[in-house]
Amino acid sequence: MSLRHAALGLLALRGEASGYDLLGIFNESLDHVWPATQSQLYTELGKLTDAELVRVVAEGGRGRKAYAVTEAGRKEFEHWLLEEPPTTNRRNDTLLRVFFLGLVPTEQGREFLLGRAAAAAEMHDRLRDVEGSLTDEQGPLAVHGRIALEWGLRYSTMQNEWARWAAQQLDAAESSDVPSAPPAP
Amino acid sequence: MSLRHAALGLLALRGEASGYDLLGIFNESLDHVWPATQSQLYTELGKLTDAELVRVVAEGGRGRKAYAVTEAGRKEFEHWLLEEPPTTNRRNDTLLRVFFLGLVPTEQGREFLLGRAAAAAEMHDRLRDVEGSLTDEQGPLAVHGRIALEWGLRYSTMQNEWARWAAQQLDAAESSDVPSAPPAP
DNA sequence: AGAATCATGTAAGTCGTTACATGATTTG
DNA sequence: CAAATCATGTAACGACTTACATGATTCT
Repeated sequence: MSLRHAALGLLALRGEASGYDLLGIFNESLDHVWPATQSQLYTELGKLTDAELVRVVAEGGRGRKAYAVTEAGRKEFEHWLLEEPPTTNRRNDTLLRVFFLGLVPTEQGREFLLGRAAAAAEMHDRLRDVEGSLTDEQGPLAVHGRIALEWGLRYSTMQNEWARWAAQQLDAAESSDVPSAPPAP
Repeated sequence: MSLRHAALGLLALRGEASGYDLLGIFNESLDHVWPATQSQLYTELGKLTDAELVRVVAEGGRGRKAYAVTEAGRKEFEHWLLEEPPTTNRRNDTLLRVFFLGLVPTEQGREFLLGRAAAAAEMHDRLRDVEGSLTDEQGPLAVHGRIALEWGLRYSTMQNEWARWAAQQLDAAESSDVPSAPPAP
């Protein structure tokens, strides 16, 4: 139920904004952290209005509606932010595949893991570029954006190192299973 | 759509199994990687049967049905395992909160981050315990289980270090923002 | 005038969760 | 015989995605 809280948070940051405005922020700043589709966002703003956590504060041309958080909305947001423990994401597509890697020849398992290492390295490079274009930014969002970015950098480094280590483990397990050529003395 | 592939993979490992059997494996071995509910699993087995990726190979007492993968199922599974790139999990509840941490006093932001560091440390300890009970295991599943476990260990270490680093960043940003007490000469 | 952008909404479908419902067999 | 375990299925609901549908305003 976090799209709801992301929307509340963005409205709290901005003071007021339309669904269209929020969608822009989601696509531009929150895409790596909590993506949202247009459909989902408009639906959620309707629900938030019904629940009186946000309120329409202005209507403009082209049917535009500007929303702002209510007192109840602010309270709900802060409760979520500080009181509710973040749920750890349990599903991991890569680890699920690792679990089944014994079903294919070692060489293919190695390729899979080295492919993951390469993908992590690529992700790291992309984030380094973002970092470069961020250094001259100022303000409080720069601090928190930088912290999130650092997470990505550390995560991709970890994933890269882990995947290369894991490929070695596969090789080690194979050579102990099938000692076709004994180690030189 | 990975529950489908997890089920195919488990059937490929086991040769044959009932929904009940698979559910046991999900709860016991796959819970940290790809949890599944009873409801979901039985529904999926029905769909897999319709799609002719699995087949009922035996019926036993208490309405038990034993499934096995078909040729098409095996093909679909291997395609998923080696050809389809794993989807990176984009939603991150913790990072979403970090994005909004400027909306509360620095002290509360610090507490949040140090709480995350503590949670990561606790996760690390739990995984170390699992590791201890795993060292005497043998076989190919031990290798791949160990690789997945290592991911968890590295992940929780990374998360812990990152959260403590981030808390320091908050402090640093605050002292440069509001220099109420200048540093001693 | 036509294209781009601003702006909102709904419908159909998948995946996942919680809860409901039922019954057979084994074990203490 | 009562409780635990084995075993399957369905219903309702929430979150998310893709696609459909529409129209106003601004820019070139």
